[in-house]
Amino acid sequence: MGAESMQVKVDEFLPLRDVVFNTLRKAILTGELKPGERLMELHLANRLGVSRTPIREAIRKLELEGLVTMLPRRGAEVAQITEKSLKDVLEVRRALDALCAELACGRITEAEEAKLAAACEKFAQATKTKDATVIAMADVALHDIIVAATGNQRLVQLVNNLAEQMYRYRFEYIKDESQHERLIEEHRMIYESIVKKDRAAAAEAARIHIDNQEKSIMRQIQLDNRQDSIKR
Amino acid sequence: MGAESMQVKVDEFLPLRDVVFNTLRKAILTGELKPGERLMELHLANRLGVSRTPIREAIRKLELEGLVTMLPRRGAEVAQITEKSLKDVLEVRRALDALCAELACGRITEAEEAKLAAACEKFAQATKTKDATVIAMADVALHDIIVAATGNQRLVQLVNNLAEQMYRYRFEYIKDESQHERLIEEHRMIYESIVKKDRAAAAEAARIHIDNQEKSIMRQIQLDNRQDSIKR
DNA sequence: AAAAAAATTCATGTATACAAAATGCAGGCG
DNA sequence: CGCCTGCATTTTGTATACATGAATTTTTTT
Repeated sequence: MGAESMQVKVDEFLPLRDVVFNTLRKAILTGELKPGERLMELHLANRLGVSRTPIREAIRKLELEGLVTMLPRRGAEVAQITEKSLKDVLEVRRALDALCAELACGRITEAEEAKLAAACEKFAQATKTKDATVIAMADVALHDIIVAATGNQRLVQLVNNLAEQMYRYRFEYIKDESQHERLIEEHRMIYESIVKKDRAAAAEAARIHIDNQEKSIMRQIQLDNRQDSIKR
Repeated sequence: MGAESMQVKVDEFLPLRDVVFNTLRKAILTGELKPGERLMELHLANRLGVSRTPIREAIRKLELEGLVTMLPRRGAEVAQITEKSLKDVLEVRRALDALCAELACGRITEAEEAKLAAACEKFAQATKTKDATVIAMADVALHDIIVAATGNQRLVQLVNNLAEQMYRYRFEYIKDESQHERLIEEHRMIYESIVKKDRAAAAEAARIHIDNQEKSIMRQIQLDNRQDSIKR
């Protein structure tokens, strides 16, 4: 597990359980805590400088979120991420992102449309920096505007959760510069469909966007697997 | 809160936290614990005959599921269910049920098709009993077959969760005998579309099914609201 | 009598203590 | 040599204790 990077910040007025939850969640999603790794309460408690209680409560939430699996009387371990489980997530996300685009057509405000246009432009600019972090943030910002425009809280929560499941791979494919032009074009397609209030086109554009993301991620996983076999 | 109905059964080998979680969850979904009601740890602990620890862990899961809301330093209370939040849930469910129907077209096995046909028939039989519990169970069984046929674990989990959010209202509209014929017909439409592998038709049939469910539930809520104003 | 201040009560947040189950290792036995 | 048994250790599951913040009630003062 990554060294001191995992530290609780007491800065916040959040209960410790929430701090721990966020810390562990991020560690899992970024791959700092690897699938199959055991989460031992006392160990984590010492590491984060808190007692077992907030650790346990954080694990309960991670459990419900599916990021850890509980083994009876053995505690928690980081959930395995298989190709199948990623495909499952993407399949659901495709449907929900399409729904977001459709709903946005009917509900987006003019102010939000302007923000969306700006976000598209900002994303295009970001690709020029070649900085994966900057690009990823611009991408998230853009999608957040569309999702928020649906005005559906539950949908916002679900889409964000599903999107986060792929943070680990997302980075890899955003670094691939050959994809940047395509991404810009796909964003433009979604934006224009929404402005035109063309629900079918918006939904289809969103689906294509996810399709391509899926292809990138699956390519990435194939590479990872090959790496693994070499190591063994 | 409903009297002794809420009792932990130690029969199981589940950790107490899971027993408590299931107990509270059911109590909330059936309306035994009403929106806005406070969940006080010591109180629940005494009531269920356990210590605060498993209660707290159960509440953490309910929190993530959105069934309770946390107030800082005041603890948990049962989440309010507004007309808006129900509409949000139904909007997502419509998309996911449609996705289930589509996916089922391509993935359902012959054995599952047979089970689905039987479930349709069983539902029609169940309506004749006029027993809401029997009908509800037959309905759940039928939908479970379709959802399971997608082979997508994540989708199964999400759809079940969304469906459960409406347990409270579901019962009311299943009791309405005038709707039974329509429900049987809608189930038949979905079944036949799946057998014919007509993805578009299956998706549309699933959407219509939810649309009608939404209408029933919204009617129910209007009635509830009117009841409330009379009471006041 | 009303308002402000102080004290008390109560519930949560966190830590620790205790019990029971599972794991791992050592030593004995077939 | 391998396997089984039993003890020690580790780790989870549960309970309880302590501390802090919030709310309420009581008291005091105007």
